[in-house]
This record gives sequence, structure tokens and C-alpha cells, in this order.
Amino acid sequence: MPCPFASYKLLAMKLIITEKNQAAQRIASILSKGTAKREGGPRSSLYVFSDDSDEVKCIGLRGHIMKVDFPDEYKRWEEIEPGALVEAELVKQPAQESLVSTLKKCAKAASVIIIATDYDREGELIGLDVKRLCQEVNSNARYFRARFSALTPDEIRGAFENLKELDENLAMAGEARQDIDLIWGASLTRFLSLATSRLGQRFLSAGRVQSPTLALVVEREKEIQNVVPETYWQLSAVLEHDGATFSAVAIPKEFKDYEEAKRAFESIEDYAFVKSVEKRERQIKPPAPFNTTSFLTAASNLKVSPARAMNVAEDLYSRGYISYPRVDNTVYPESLSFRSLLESIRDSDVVGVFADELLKLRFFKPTRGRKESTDHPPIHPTSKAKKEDLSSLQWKIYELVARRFLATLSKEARARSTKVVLKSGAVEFVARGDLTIEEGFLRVYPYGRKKDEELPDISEGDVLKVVDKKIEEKKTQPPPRYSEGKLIEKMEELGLGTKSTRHTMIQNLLERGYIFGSPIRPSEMGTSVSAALRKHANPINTPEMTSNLEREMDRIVEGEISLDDVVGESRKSLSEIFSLMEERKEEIAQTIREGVRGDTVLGICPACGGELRIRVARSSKKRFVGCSSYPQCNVTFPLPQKGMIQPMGETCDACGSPIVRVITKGKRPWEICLDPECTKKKASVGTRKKKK
DNA sequence: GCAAGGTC
Repeated sequence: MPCPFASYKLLAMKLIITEKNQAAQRIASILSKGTAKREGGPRSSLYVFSDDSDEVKCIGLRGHIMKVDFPDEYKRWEEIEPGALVEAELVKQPAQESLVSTLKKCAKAASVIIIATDYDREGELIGLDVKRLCQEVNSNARYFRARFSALTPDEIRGAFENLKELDENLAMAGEARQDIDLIWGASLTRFLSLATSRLGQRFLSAGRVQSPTLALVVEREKEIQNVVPETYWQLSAVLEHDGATFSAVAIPKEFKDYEEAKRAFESIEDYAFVKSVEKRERQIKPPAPFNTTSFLTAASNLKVSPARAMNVAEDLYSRGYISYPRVDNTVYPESLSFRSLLESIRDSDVVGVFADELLKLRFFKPTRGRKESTDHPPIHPTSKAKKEDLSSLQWKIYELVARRFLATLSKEARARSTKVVLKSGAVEFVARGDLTIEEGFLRVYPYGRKKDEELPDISEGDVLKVVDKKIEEKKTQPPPRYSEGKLIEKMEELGLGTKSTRHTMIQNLLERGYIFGSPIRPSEMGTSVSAALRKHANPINTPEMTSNLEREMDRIVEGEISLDDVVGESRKSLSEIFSLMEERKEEIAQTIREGVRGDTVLGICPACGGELRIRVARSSKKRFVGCSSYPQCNVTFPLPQKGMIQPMGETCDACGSPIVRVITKGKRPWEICLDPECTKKKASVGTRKKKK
């Protein structure tokens, strides 16, 4: 018998599901006009309110709610041929049991379920996972999809007044990515690790994003080593005018032939004649708003690694100081009120005064970046901050974000550049000056500002005294190694990883001992793993694997091809790779082992000039450093037993022993010289004690 | 103990 109250509105319950707590809170607040209440303690992400007499529950997930994995019987690495993973079935499991049960409990009572995850492919996938879970407990509910591109009242109301259907094809495209990443990554990781007997924590990994990223670093190192430096000569002179001196460089900048350079050099007279003076004014535009990549690059320039910068930014975000830090967008949305943002940071330490100044403007003309998307607004401060409330690193990041935001609303700077061409003997010289004449945004955003290079006031026809002249031998420079910031930029350019994962990828490569140092260099192990992948599993070593996958995913979205087709094809090509790789297993293992051995060389023995290597004591199995000239030389040093040891290529100026870096998971890397008796070390320990 | 992608 139908319940007589079935159509009574109070019995209807709407369930809204978002991808993160922040979105749930905002949506509940907007739709309820501020009346929504949090249910289940301060750390819960369930919000309840009523709307047109319906009860509404809004629940915030924490990213993906399901994870994909191999069935249990594939768990033990040693007992399964890695090649077997290529064809293995995949299973989906709840990623967070407690969230799944809360979700199901709410779904049971709901008549309408609205999926309001992020408006992107992964958001659609999370949505499909949610729908499947809810359908297990409630087959009668109606499902909708709310799509919004910002957590603003207009966008949110618009999305909920105009509900759509879940795009299952888009979700399947995400599922294809998940499957392919797991199949390729896990099978190749296990193959490399098993072939070289590196199991446990020392495993060797491979993946669609990490391997091409490692290859970038390895390739750059190869380029650097392959550069045959060309010698050239450069002439310069120091000139004087009214007591002020400046230097000028001869044209051409590079003399390839020494005799020619010498002849030119010898022709330089005691005086130089000013042939021309050219002055130009130019504008320096304020920078574009921060998205994740440009933020991480800027932080990297301040010597804060992307991984740390991201950690701090997430912390500042969760405490309300800055906006959501994972964004692609570099254009402020219309809905952002600059005036109220400026007002909310005007009491900040250091940067508040700049906000005050900007508030005097009648309207704002913010800069725009090239990337415009609708995910989130560019990173900006959301409330004032006091230095004393934050750690020094937190303050550094807050200040960077706040200054950048203020800079995007500030006036351009103006600079005057001067180019002076002079002649002395047979040689023409050029001197350049650059002077900021209007500071504009540079006052609030001085990062990376170039120093003024001032030239004295010179006019055409002047005759200046040559007070010094030089002929210098120089060498062409190899391309520079990547900084972490530059590597993130390069990854973005190549489409590798996402705003949320790029910094973690680099962190991974560092923690696994594939890369090290700043700027980044590959370890011998990283180089040999990359070489092995390039030779035997090349697709995973190139950015094209990602771009090809993107194309296939687009076809899934268009309904031209199915998830199974794409994953099936992918399995087929991986299986071909495996059959060849298994034949060459010993050869691959050999190459990588040589690389690993290469990394045990820590430097030069300060006593005999031999090689200091990491060794393992036969009896205690403990590692230590020993000299390659043993038993002639019996220099040994102890080593920390945990963590990765990497040579820094430097020696301690006090004891002459090599300096190494110790990397322990979860800790900050630290550097020490090998000699525990080193006087410098004792001194520094002493000062540290004093501080306490 | 594998990947990459979300988020805390």
C-alpha cells in the first residue's frame, strides 16, 4: 500500500555531493542563504539545510572516493611475473571507507542526488563513482549533475537552476587514464625492480609522467656533457666621462680568431669617440595573476621548492589566508571584488600599505594571463596576515601571493635604456644602460628586479678617456640545468602531469634517488633507468604517451570508441614491449646495476686521492665509506644507516672530505662532510647548543 | 612496497 504521505514534500530529501569540503560548505551556504548547519562535529564535511521545505544534505568528499587496483592475488611482487599485470583484471575499491558509508547512508534516504564535483574530467569520474555507489543502496533516486566554474553565488545558483545529466563518456575517459596508468606504471615498476633485485623501499619506478620528466633531466645532462666548448675572445674597455666610469664591450662580442682579436685589441687608443647615443623608453608590464605553475616558479626563484611551497600554500588556504592554490586559470573572474579584497588585507603587515594605496583608485584594471579557464580564480590573498601569526616560511609565501596580487592591479613601470656606440682605433664598442624611471608595480613586487645600470650623461661627438682595456678568453656555455621551477614549467608546456601533481612528481624523483641537487642533476641510477626505458619501453619515456592518451580520451568523450577498446589497445602495445623486454632482462639489469654502482662513488679520498665508495661491512651488514685503494689506504668513514646518500661533488673546506646529502623520507635533506672528527662540524654543533 | 589523479 502506497504511503499516504509519499508526495508530501517534507519527506523528500536532496543530496548534493561535492569533491571537497570547501565546495560543500560554499554551496550549502549559497543555496541556504547562510542558514546551513554543519552536522557531525567540526571536522565533518556534511552540511544540512532546507530549501522549499525539502531537506537538503550537502556532503564534501576528499577527491577520488574509489581507487583502482589489481586483485589480491597479484599483491606479492616476487610471486607474480610483472608481465602478468598487463592482462590482469582491475578492481575498484573504496578509497575512504568512512566517507563511503556516510555517502550511502545519506543516499538511502534521498530522492534526488545531485553530483556537484569539479567541472573537469576527474570530477566527472568521481561523480560516476558516486553514482554507482549510491545506486547500490537506492535504485529509485534521480541523478543530476551541477556544473559550475566558480564557487560564486551566480555560478552556483545558475548551475542548480539548470541541472544536467552526468557525462558518462567523460567519466569513462578518466577511467581509461586510471587503468592505463596503473597497468603501465605497476608492471614496468615491478619489472625494473625485480630484474635488479631492488625490492622493498628501494624499488625502481616508471610511469607515464615521471619517466618523461626524468628523461628531460637526463637529456639535459647529456647535452651539457656533449657540448664541445668553443673558445672565443672578448674585448672590453672601461671608459671615463666627467669622473664617472662605465664599461663597454667590443663588437663583435665574440672574436673566433685570436690573432684578429689581438690586432683589434692593440688598435684601441687612449681615447674613444662617441658615435651615437640612443635613448629609449619602454614599459614594463606588471605580471599576470598567479596560477599554480607561475606561483611555484616564483617560489622556486625564492629558493622554496615546489613541493614545500605547495604544502605551505595548502596550509594557508585551509586557514583562510589565501584562495585555492590548485588552479590553471590566470584571469580574474568578473565576480571577484578587488575593492573588498584590498580592504580585507589593508591591515596586513608589510603589504597592507600597498593595498591602502590601491584603494584610492576609482576602478581597477587587472592584468590577464594567457591561460583562461573556469576552474578557480587565480591565487590571491583572502585575508590579512600578521608576521607574528605565521612561521617565516608561511609569511614568505603569503607575502609573495599578496604582493603578486597587488602587482596585478598596479601601474606598469617605465624604464629608460641607453645604447652608446663608441669607437677607439679599429674597434667599435657598445655600452648599455638601463634605468627605472617610474617604479610602478615594481615597488610592491620587487622580486627578480634588475639592478639599474646607469651610464653617465654622454652625447654624440664626446671624446672619452679609455682608462682600461681587456682581452679575455671565454668559452661557450652549455645549456643550464633545470631548476625545480623551470622543470615544472617544462612539464606544463609538454602537457605532463597536472597543476596538482607536478610538484609531487618531482618530489618522487628526488626521494627515489633518480635526481638530486639544485639545479637538478640525474643520478647514475636515474640515467641508467632512463636509458633502459628509452631503449626497451620507449613509449613511456616520452611526453607523446600523454598526448596520445589525451587524443584517445577525446574519442571516448565523443563516443567514437569505448573505454575497453582504448585500454585493450594499450595492453596490446605494452604486451609487445614486455615480450621483448623479458628476453633482454639480464642486459637491462646489468645496465642499471652499473648505474647504481656509479652512485656509490662519493668523492675523492682526502688521504690518497683514491675513490671513496659506499661499502657494506660483511659482518655487521652496516654501510660505511671506504677508499678504493684499500688495503694500501685504510681511510674509512661512518655513514648514517638510514636514508639515501648522494654525492654533492664538493669537499669540506675544513677537513677536505667529500660533502654528501642524506635524504630520509619525510625529512628535510641535510648535508654533511664525511669526517665525523671534522673541526668545522664540532664548531657548528657547539653554536647550535648555544642557541638552545 | 607499484601509477597518476584528486584532496587534507
